[in-house]
Amino acid sequence: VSEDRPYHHGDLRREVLRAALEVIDESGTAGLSLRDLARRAGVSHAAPAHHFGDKAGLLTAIAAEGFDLLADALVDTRHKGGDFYDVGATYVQFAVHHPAHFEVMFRPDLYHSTDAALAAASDRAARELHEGMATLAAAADFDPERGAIAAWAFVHGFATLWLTGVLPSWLGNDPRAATQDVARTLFGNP
Amino acid sequence: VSEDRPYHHGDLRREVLRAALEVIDESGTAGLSLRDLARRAGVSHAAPAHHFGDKAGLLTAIAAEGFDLLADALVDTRHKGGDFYDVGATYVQFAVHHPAHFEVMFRPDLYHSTDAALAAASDRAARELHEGMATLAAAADFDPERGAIAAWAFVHGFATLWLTGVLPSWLGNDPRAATQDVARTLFGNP
DNA sequence: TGTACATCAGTGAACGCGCGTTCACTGATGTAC
DNA sequence: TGTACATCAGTGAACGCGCGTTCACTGATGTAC
Repeated sequence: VSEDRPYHHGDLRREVLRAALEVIDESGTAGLSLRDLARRAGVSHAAPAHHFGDKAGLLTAIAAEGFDLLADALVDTRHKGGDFYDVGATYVQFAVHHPAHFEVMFRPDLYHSTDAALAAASDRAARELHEGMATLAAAADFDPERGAIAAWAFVHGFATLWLTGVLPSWLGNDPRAATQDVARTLFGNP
Repeated sequence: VSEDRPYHHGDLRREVLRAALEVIDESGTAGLSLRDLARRAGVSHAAPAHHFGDKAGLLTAIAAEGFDLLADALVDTRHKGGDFYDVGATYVQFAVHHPAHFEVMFRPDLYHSTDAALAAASDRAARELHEGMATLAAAADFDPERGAIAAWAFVHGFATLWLTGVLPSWLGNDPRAATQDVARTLFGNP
């Protein structure tokens, strides 16, 4: 407890989010507690609830931020003229670079699914993803709906297995390259 | 607390496992506690630890059982002459029919990964899966290693998304049929 | 058929802990006049 | 330039809770003789 700590933190909301992502990276959502985050931020234990309402509110904010980051990344890839393989690699790269966001995003039981900001972000990400995945279907003359689902399942599974650490080491350390390597082998090279 | 309850439960180990799977199905691994399981089994709160050592020991038993069940199912499918699509459908079906096992199996941070029985079961499942997945690669003239990884990523991702409940409803209720439907669209029909 | 004894399963009290949430409060900030 | 006041951020004490683990114990079972 330093004496010179100011009464107002400055950006406690951001700091709590940052600390929460750090904790989730280290020990998963199970190890997350508001009191611990308060401690890490050097603030009284009741302060975090001030910004997020409750614990689920904090996780809602993380999920919403995650969907926004994913949507941004997908938009960026497509604006750069990326094909399906680039979009898929972006999905996997997002999961690997933001494992805490990724974990929370796909555990809707943990957060307030009805939150408006969350729903908007989630919808945008779903739209971008679907369009990106459908480009594969178009290129390879698949049924677009089934093709998009299949491609999503592949990149989602690849990302999940990568994060779990069960993929063989010959895939290397670069998730983008590994994704494209495996995907091209599987889908051929349309 | 019924008066006629016998001192010895009979098969408390099995009963605790059963209750644990039930709880995980309902509220995930986060909601799991040894005391709650003891309550459900109508037994004193310290009894479960007698059989599993500690909480991680219980989850180790669940993971081991899961890998064994998966390996059995894969063996069965291949003995019946199933092709890659059947094997993939079996993987997804296993995840959907045993969601609690599936969840625990791929969260190695929750259990004692060094346990001998677990390692044996896990190895057997990995071997069976790899062979099943590699049949696709053989049939479609892919690189076998990459093909196996890609096929695994697809079925794992499909299973995960199915369990999360984010797949569109037009896929229907039958995970086997849906898996094969989507997979055939994607891979062509070798 | 009976008895001694080892073994194992389950008990219940106790420990110390960290948690989420509530609530009346105080300190700081900024805006209206 | 100064002052009153509303607003917001953060405090700290308190609540009640459920948890995992330990430990000396007791009840039941089965085996050796």
